[in-house]
Amino acid sequence: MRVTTWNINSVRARLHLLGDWLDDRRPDVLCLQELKCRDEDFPAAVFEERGYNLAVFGQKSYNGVAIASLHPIDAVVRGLPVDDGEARGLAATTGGLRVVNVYVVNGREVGHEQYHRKLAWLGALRDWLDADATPGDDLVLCGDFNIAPADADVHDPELWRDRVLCSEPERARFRELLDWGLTDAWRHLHPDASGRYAHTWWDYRGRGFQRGLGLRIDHHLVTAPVLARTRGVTIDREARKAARPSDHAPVHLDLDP
Amino acid sequence: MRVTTWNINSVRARLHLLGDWLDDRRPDVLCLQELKCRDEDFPAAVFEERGYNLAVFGQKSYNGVAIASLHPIDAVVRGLPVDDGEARGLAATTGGLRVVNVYVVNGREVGHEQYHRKLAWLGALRDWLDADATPGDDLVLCGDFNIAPADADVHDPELWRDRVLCSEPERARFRELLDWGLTDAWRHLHPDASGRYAHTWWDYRGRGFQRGLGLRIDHHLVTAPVLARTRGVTIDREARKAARPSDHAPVHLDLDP
DNA sequence: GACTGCTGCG
DNA sequence: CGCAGCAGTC
Repeated sequence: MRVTTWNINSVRARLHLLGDWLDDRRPDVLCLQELKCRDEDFPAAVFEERGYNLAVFGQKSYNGVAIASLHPIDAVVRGLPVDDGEARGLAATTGGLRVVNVYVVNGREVGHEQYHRKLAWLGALRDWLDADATPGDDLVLCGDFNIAPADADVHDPELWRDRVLCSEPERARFRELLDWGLTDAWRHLHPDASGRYAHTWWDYRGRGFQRGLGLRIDHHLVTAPVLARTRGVTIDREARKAARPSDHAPVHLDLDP
Repeated sequence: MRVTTWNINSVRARLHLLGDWLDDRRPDVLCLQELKCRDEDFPAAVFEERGYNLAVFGQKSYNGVAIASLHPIDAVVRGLPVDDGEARGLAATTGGLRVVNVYVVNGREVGHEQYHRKLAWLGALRDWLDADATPGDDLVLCGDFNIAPADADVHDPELWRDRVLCSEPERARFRELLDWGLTDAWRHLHPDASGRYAHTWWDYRGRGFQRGLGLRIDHHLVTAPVLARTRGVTIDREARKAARPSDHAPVHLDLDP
């Protein structure tokens, strides 16, 4: 059972590689962020031809999240944790899991109005978990959190110190999610890892990927029952090496059975 | 000896097919129109790697003409027939031929200011020939004339009657070029041809190529000494079938020896 | 640097 | 429909 998260940075601009990628990685459940298209413009065929069911929560130009699953999809919730006109949160039950897919507000820069909105959004997400789930559920909260949880997740912690994606208030909000009853699956399995193989996002500018200038900001946060089934978490760097890639790598969570 | 004309509709947007196309068609002389780039942005490497010499007369965004030749290039003239800031005319001597490459003003619609400019431009081209060449020269005037010379060059003459590209004043200017001492090489060899295999341009809109809704507006006008050497003229429809093609097909003039 | 939408052009 | 360029986002 594979649950993959991928900030695809425009699902339509990635069609040249999506079909082959699906055929090769074959996730049971795929959580996409930054669709950058409305529901009616989502390229459903590439998924449906491969047997995927879909829950799409799109938006013109920005944001947009989707869950594709080889299993039936039920109990879809759109617009979590707040319904503010931005398509950033989508939950669904599929393959025996409660899957919560988020594209967290970027925040722009520390102190910016968007930064405060980011902190509030993360607080609302914690509240939503309190209201709509329990830590005993088979639940995976995954997506692009736009937070590198610790210095080990950053190529140059001094350079990034107190900057957006790395600031202490953001990290505190992230820890509050964990405190609810979740574990950062990749970090759990790789407690001492750092460096380029520990990153999931690299800026397009300045050939950041080739130079290893990345951050780990895409995560699977799992409840204890899911952690007990976790066999591995893999950062799919090959997808970042493709022609015209997303700036994010997919991350695969593999569970048994 | 092959002299090819091709309105490439952005030379940079056609790089995905240009290299293979050059390797396969191997024109001695290639006249390009609608480069849509400045001289410094022209992708010279794809030509130079294949042994071509270049004369480039570019312009930002619109227009732009170039001559690429496997033979040495001499006596380059840029900005013919008028130097009005638009890069539409380029002449060079190469492979024993005087090659005049033009991208004639489109004209927008009959009666428009641009239409009158088109007629004046064609008159100036005739004057330029008078001043700078003689009908006894080994001369090829080729390019995108934005004129279908006769009804046989139009998929639906009644639909196009008196519209820009087909209007009588434009056709009269075209005949004045022939009267100087030139022959429409393709028409000379195919006096009765019409229909989709006689067209060189198809509108992107409405899938015009697939539906055979085209016009013959790209021509080789040759002097008598060149006509005597003309073995064939071929409309390269295969290039129009490629992925992300130009809206124009290349046209090959093959001379002996 | 690579997306989006937008306008101008043919 | 598919180029160009531009402004806005990350």
